[in-house]
Amino acid sequence: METPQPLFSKLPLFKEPELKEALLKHGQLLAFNKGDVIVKTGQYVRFLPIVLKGSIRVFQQKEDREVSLYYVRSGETCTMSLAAAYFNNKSVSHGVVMEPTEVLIFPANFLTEWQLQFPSWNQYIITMFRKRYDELINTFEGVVFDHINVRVMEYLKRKSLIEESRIIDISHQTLAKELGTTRVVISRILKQFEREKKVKLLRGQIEIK
Amino acid sequence: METPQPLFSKLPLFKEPELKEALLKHGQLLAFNKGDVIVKTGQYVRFLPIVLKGSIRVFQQKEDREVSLYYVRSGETCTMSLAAAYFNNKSVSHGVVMEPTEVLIFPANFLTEWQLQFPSWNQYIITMFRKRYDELINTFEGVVFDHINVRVMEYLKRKSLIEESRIIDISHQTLAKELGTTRVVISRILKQFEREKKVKLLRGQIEIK
DNA sequence: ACAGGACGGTATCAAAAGATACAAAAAACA
DNA sequence: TGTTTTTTGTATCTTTTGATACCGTCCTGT
Repeated sequence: METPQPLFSKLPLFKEPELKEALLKHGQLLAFNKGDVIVKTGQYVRFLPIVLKGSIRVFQQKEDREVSLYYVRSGETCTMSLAAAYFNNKSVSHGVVMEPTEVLIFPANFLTEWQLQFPSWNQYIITMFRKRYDELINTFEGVVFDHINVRVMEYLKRKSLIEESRIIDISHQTLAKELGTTRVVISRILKQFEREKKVKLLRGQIEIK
Repeated sequence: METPQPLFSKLPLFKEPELKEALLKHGQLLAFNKGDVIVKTGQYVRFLPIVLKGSIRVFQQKEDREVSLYYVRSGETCTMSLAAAYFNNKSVSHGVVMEPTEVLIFPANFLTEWQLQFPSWNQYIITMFRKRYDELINTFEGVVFDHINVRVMEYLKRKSLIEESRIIDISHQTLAKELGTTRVVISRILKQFEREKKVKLLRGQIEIK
């Protein structure tokens, strides 16, 4: 591994030199492209990924439907993989790369070892879990209590905030797969929003008004 | 605190004597009765509970609808409270006692301190998180992809397995609140199941055939 | 320029879920 | 015992969501 310093600039949580050493020694830097599959539902998780650049979409699938759980971004790891690896369980989700992405992977069996050795590793794992946990509960609430139109609007508004733009680049199909429904439903709802002057629809884009 | 030994027999994960000492010193043993509210949505979480006996139902509420997230049982703690306390956020769920329950509570500000001091405390927190996380993802999948009748049957079968009985003691109303729907919907589905000879309905009980 | 694919609009139909209302039976309680 | 509450059954109606199908437009690669 050639570039240790830039690597850890993305991982400020890791304090102990020994932990950095262990990561460099047992880890491997991999580059993925859009569409590459990191983990499939039903697979055992032998390696844990830490994303350095880019993002991984973690989602669930049933027949031809999908729903996003979360995105793993720079500095983050995939809690679903974590949970699966701890239990030595199979993955319950898919992980697919969304853009050119660099990942540091390391063997899952170091998990418990590092957990006992390095406080900052612990801190990192717990931070990841509580972040995802919070997100998940939030989404869960929406799915249980809200109608899809509400969830669509909330999705758009959140996305708009994050990207600091009133225009969101997303197709109806992709939006459907984010929220766990079908394209026709999304198109119908968006058209209704447009009639109500809440959005303006363009090809591949949605403008919030 | 008078009975330290029986207390820690419920918490085999806690290894360090100093951790046990700290728990005894800063913790407080409380007894609750059915219906007592441990935490409300919107409240800040200042104390974390570890259940010693009994159980706490953690659920979300919107208007007159509810959905269960999980039950905190002997030896366990409430991850939702944990996540809230870490972030210094308000609780996003309710926690209500379901039966006579004994709880060890301690100030939330010891969380990070103990996390740095005691490996077994870390182990405990992470174990709790990944357990709940797994459960939550599972339930989430059901809510997104499955129709309620499927979820009802799965609930009944799981409950039947856990309680090692073909007869499940639950009212339609309670079942509705477990799954996040309404009583009428549950009654309708159960009646259909009965017509299909899948269950037998009794007052307050459902027998799986 | 052309073919094929992605994208979006829309109509029709069916199923699922929810809202509301009323009634009967059983249980709890006083 | 009489009253109240809980539990369940059921009918009706509406809304939401999903499934399917068809078409036109735009984009992309060759």
